[in-house]
Amino acid sequence: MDISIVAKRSGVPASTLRYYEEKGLIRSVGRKGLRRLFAADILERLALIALGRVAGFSLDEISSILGGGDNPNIDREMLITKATELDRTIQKLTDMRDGLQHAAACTAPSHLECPRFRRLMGLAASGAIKGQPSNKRVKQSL
Amino acid sequence: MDISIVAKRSGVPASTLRYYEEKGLIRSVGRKGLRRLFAADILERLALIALGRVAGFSLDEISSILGGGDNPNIDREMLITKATELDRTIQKLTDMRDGLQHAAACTAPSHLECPRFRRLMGLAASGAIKGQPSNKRVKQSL
DNA sequence: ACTCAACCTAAAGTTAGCTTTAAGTTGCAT
DNA sequence: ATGCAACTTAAAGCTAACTTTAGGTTGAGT
Repeated sequence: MDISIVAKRSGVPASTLRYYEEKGLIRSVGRKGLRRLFAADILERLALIALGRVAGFSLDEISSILGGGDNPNIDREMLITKATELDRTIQKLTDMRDGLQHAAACTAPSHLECPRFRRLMGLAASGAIKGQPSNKRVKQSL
Repeated sequence: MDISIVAKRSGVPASTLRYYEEKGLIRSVGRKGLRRLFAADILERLALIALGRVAGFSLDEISSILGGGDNPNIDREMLITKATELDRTIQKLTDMRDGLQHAAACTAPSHLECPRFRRLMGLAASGAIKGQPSNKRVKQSL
């Protein structure tokens, strides 16, 4: 497949595909003149990459997870770790959402006088609800 | 208060305080020689800013929300909007978390053979679970 | 054969939110 | 009066994940 076909089918721009290849996330199987040719399974690979991105992995993490070969063989423990991490994020965002909803409905003359809003401020300021600090090294598999 | 005092009490680095002032997010009330002096209410302002950041607002958004004056007067409708946005993000992350948990427990020989995992891949690839900005955050560098 | 849209590469630019650096100034303790 | 830690500014640097640009090449349709 030509790069434009891959771009069209995957929704990933050609420039990004070239960038991913340069980073080692994907590979092309040959050239037709200068032009890259991709195998059909590139689409699956791109879907995996998209999944990883949505789950909160960096491209470098995804790269080490998927490895260079054809058989991804994803570490299950890492999935658990990521799920747990996501869970923490969800809790925080939920707190935040509830706090915002309350603040919107609150009858206090100013938000600064609403105890709940103030509590939220305090939490944010103290870093207690600061998002996922995931910088965990993902194990190099394969 | 001296900038170092504000930094210590708020947890916000002096460099960031200067940056915030430059952006118009906060103001100092005067100078002692070259050195900035901050009023006591700066701490409350910083807490509000922290709250906004955690809620997923950009600094520019926070700036226009809080305004230049002393009385924040936060728009309640905007809080609702943001809460709704957060809610969508939460839904997506929840789907993601459940999918990851399943994939971790799944007995299929390869993840690529697990229908649920594949569904997740498809969703991610189609952009159906691409998050709004609040999901996005990077702190800690180096 | 000729045209040209689509491809190619390398490098620079983008965005956000800061941090770091370099060079200079100064309040305060001794 | 002196030393120096802590402040000051402007500008450059950093990270991630791309995108854009500039200049060059080419496969394929007419």
